[in-house]
Amino acid sequence: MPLDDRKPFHASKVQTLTVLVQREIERRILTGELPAGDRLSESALAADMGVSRGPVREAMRGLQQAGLVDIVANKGVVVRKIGYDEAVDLYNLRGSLFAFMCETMAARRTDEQCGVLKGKLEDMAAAIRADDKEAYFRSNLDFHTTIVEFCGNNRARAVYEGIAKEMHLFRRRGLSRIENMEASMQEHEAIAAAIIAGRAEAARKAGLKHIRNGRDRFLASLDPDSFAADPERRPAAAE
Amino acid sequence: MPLDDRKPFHASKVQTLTVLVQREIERRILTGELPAGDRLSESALAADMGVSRGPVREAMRGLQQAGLVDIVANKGVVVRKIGYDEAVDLYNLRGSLFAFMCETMAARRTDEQCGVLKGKLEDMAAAIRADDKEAYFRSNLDFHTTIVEFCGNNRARAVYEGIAKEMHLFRRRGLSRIENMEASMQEHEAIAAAIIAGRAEAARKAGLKHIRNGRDRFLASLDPDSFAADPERRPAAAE
DNA sequence: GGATTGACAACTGTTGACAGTTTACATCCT
DNA sequence: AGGATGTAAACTGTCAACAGTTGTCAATCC
Repeated sequence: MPLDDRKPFHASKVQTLTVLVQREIERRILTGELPAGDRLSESALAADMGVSRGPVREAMRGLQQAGLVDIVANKGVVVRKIGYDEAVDLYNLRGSLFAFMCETMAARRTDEQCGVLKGKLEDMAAAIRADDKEAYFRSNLDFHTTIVEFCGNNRARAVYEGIAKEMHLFRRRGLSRIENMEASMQEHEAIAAAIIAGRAEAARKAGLKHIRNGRDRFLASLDPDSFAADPERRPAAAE
Repeated sequence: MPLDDRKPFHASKVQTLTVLVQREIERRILTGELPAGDRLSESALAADMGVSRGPVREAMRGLQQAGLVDIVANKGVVVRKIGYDEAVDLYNLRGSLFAFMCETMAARRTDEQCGVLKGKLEDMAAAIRADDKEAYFRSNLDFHTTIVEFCGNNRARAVYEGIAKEMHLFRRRGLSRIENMEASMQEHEAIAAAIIAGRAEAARKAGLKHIRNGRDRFLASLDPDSFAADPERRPAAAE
C-alpha cells in the first residue's frame, strides 16, 4: 500500500485514515482485486490494513453513496454487481453527461484550451501511426479527461467521474480493448472539430454519438453468458 | 416524518441508526434548520439526537459524498455554501439530466404511463383554475417526479434527485415562488405532448427549455446581494 | 504597545469493548 | 434418511474512552 508522500518537505499529511482507507478499497474494487459480488468483512479489511473498524465503516458509507457497494443492515457490505439493463442505463446516462460537457466546452472554450485539445488529438494520432494500443488507450483517456475538465462545470465533472468509476464494475474484462482505433479516432476528431469551431450543438451530438458507439461496441462484444449472474435481467434493454 | 410501513405484517424494520441520523440531518439541512455555512458539531448533534458520535460520523461521510456538506480534517463539518457560478452550473447540469429523462421516457413510454402523466397535468390545470399556488406547487413537483420515475433509468434518477437536493442549498428563499403559473403550465404541456406523441427529440428540447427558463427566472429574481457570502464568485457566469 | 509564546479548552480522529443479529452446524425427532 | 430445531460462532451496530490536533486567550518579552 504505497502512501504517496511526494510533497518534498513540509507535506501537510493531514489525511484522515478514513480517506486513505476509502481510496484503497476503491482501488481494490476498480482493479478487480475485490470482484463484484464479493462480501466485504469489516474486521478482515481493518485487520488487513492495520486500522480499526471505525474508519473502515465510514469509508463504506462513502462508497455506498458513490454506488460502488451495497450495504444491508446486519448483513454486511457487498461489491455491487451490475446487470445488463443497468449497464445500458449507465452508458446512456454517461452519454448524456458527456454530450452536455462537449456542448458546454464548445460554448466556453478558450484558445489555449483548443490548443491543449489539439495536442491530445495529435497524441492519439501518433499512437495510431505507431500502432501502439497501450499508448492510444492512455491518450484516449486523456482526451476525455481534458473535455471533462475544460467544460468548467465542476459538479458535472464529479458526477461523470463517479459514473465512470461505477462502469468499471462491469467493464473489467479486456481492460484496454480498443478494436478499431481508426473508427474511434474519427469520432474524436469530429468532437474536437466541433468544439474548436464553437458549434455547441454539433459538439453535443458528436459526443453523444461517441459514447453510444462505445456502448454498442461493448454490448456486441459480450458473449451471451457474461451477465449470467442474474439472467432474468436480460430481456428488456429497450431503446 | 411518517415512516411508511405499508407492508401489512412482516415489515423488515431493521433500520440502522446511521441511516436515520443521516435522514434527519439531511432534513434539517434541506429545510434550512441548519443553514448553509453552519459548522456542525458531532457531539452536539449526537447529544441532540440521543445517540453516540459513531453513527453521526458515518452519516456525515454519506452527506459529504452527496454534496451537502464539506468535511475538513481536524476542523469539522460545514453545511455547503453554494456561490453564484455553482448555482448556474447546477441548473445547467440538472437541465441536461432532465432533458435526457424526458427523451428517454418518450422513447419507452407505455399507454398507462401516458395516462398517469395526463392526470398530473390535469391536477396542475385544476390548481390554476382554483388559483391555488400551494396546490400547483405540489402537483408541479409531482409532474417532475413522474417523468423522473417513468424514464426507467434508476441511476439517472438517483443522480437527478441528488442534484435537486443540492439545489435546495441556495433555493431556500421563497419556497414555492411560482410567479406565472401560466407560463410554467405551457412548458409542462409541451413536455407532456412530446412524450405522449413519442417524439423523443422534441421531448428533450422541451425538458431542457423548461429547466433553463426556471434557471433564468431564478437568477432574475436574485437581488444583487443574495450571494454576498463570497462575492468574488460573481463575474464569470457565462453562457 | 505590539508581537510572540505558552498553556488551556474544545473538538475531532481512532480505538477497543459490548450488545444484538444473522448464519452455520450439529443434534434430535419423525 | 430427511427435515426441523436449538445452540454456538462470527459478524455487524453502537457506545464510551483515549489520543492528538486546532484555536483561543492570557501572560511575557522585546
